[in-house]
Amino acid sequence: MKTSIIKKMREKGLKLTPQRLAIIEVLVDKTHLHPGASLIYREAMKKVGSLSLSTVYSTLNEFSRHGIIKMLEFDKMENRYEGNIMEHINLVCKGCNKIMDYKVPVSIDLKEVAKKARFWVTDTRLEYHGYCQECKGK
Amino acid sequence: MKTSIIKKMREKGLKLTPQRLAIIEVLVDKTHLHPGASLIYREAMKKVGSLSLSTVYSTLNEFSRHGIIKMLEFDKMENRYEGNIMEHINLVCKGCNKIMDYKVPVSIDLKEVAKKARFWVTDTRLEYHGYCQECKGK
DNA sequence: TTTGTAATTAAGAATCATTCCAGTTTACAA
DNA sequence: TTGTAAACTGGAATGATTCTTAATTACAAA
Repeated sequence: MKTSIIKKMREKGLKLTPQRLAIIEVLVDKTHLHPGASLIYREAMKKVGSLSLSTVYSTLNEFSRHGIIKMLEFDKMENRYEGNIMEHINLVCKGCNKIMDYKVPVSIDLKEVAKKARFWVTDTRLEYHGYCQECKGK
Repeated sequence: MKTSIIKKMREKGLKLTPQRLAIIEVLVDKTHLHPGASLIYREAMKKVGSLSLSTVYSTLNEFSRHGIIKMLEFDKMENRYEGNIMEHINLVCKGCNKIMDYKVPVSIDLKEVAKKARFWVTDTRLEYHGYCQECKGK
């Protein structure tokens, strides 16, 4: 997954810096956590001595702009990032903010949407919000 | 729709104030725009002389907490609100921020999700982001 | 109708994730 | 080795939303 991200970067003409390498490694290691910018910053900082939070943000923006990673946007909660670009539903726990992937491919044809609604889909956001096992019992 | 919102308020024991009435009316009149807090504030202000932005926020929070309206949360963009609680997909245009409803009921059984993933769904967020007809041609 | 009180409103200060800015450094192609 | 566009930095700025505290009010019960 790390190699494939780097490969995609090269394809897009993005430069590989120590900072970006560290960010990618955190993104891969902690992918199941769907980490936010601050966690990525903290962890990547341990790997490279020099890193600024602005860099983390601009890098994550750059990557998601190129479709290399996916940005999960929230309002009350820090944005989160994931390397898994396959379409799936994110289960977002309101109790602990944990995010889990739920692999039920939603089969709505994007071309059908484009045709019927005259809308060109670039990006899907499928989330179920609620409570996980642990948080269910308050 | 206005009456049904007020009815739901009464059921939940929420009080009907002039400010809330104005907010509800804007929510109903401009529902197709999926208005944000600032628009709701501006429009409702025209109806009642006295209204503060804090009130708009707390009212919208209260209503959505009780499931009377639905809050659409974004990151880069102001949150938006809708009276339509039927499950549907929101088509969000990246060009002009217009939001349209796409009435394709997604048939994923919430009970199935709860059982398989052990996750209790309270709230669904189904969005397709992209470009509408007008914004397609830049 | 009057009253009590819990709910609501108000205004501004505070928050905080994210973006912007302007200057410096660096990756990498030639 | 060098030139240059891209990337990095840290601090300031942004802006939607929440918080705080005090004043006001809807409405149920007397």
